[in-house]
Amino acid sequence: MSEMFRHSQLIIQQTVVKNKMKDPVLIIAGPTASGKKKLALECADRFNGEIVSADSRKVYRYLDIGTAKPSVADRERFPHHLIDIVDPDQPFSAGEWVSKASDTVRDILRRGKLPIISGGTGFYIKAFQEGLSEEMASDQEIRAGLDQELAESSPAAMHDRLTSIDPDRAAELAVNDTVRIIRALEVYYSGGTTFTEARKARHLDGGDYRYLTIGVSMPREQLYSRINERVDAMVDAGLLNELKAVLANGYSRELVSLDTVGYKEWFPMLDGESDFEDCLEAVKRNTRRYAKRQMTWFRGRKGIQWVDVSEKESIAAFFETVAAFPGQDAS
RNA sequence: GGCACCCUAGCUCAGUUGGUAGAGCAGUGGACUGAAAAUCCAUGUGUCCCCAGUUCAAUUCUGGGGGGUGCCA
Repeated sequence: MSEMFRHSQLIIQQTVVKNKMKDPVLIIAGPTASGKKKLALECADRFNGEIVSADSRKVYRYLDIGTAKPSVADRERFPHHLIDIVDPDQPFSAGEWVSKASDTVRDILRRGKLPIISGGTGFYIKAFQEGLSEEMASDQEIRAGLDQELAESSPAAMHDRLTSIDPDRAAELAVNDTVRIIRALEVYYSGGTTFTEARKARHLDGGDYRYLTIGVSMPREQLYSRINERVDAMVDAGLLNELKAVLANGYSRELVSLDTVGYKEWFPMLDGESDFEDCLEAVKRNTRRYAKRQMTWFRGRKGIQWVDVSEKESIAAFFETVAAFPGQDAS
């Protein structure tokens, strides 16, 4: 018993030493339009940082206005990473983001700067910090085949099939959650192990760092009116022309990159089945819903320190917290 | 001014042959292991415009008032 105690004491000591040596990574997360960008830029300025975008849509080239990418001026002033890294018709994944972000963060640290991961794709950030199973890489061909089978049968049929292959995973999934059902089948057909088994495998993550995770928030009503205003501003800035140009360059509406709030809502108008006002309203509504889902995600995550950007004191406290964070490194 | 119709959930409306009510949309909560701005799950109490009358009982019937829409002047 006492030996076990001594042993665990040793582990704690080792952990402390290890923690002291760990490099710091600042994470700024939060719903769309909450003002992450502004805080990230200010942190880059004050704490000698570089920004790593954690955003599943800003990775695509040509989708600039609708994804609210940072301005050219801001990007020239401070390095921004993982923006414009693939064409709209190239498949992209959380795993790819994690490995690129991992390299990027290591590189920023090597240059003696503070990595600032800023973005609204909670899944990417979680995958970076906690990892993804290595044996579950995606297989586009198998997935396409399964999509085809789904189209020819039904969600229930696919769910039944998963039940016979991997009953545990099937039990976790709603019959209509076809994206995840197909994903679980894809893992099985491409690697031979079930999703449940593969999930236990070794993990691919961003690296072993000391994190300061900041959640950006503001009162719901305020966020919603900011969203509405921002959508209007995007339209004024030429959102429709951007979409039309992307389509004119041959990128299909079916692409994941265009299955994006701010773009997909205009298709009915382009087909003459809906009018401008209705589509505009749909963009606003879907952006609000997206923000709500993001809030649900981040609310459920442990270890987030929240800043209410509608309160000056809260913002001041935020900068104090960040200022104290990299400083611990030297001790 | 006259006639007709309407007033029920944030919005559009259904309904109760009198026993205090329900859809769609919006909203809200939740889940999330390589499509994640995706995908999925759950969730409907509101002076039934106001006042009075009839009635054991009125959102429902009657009368009056208020508001709206249309037509005629």
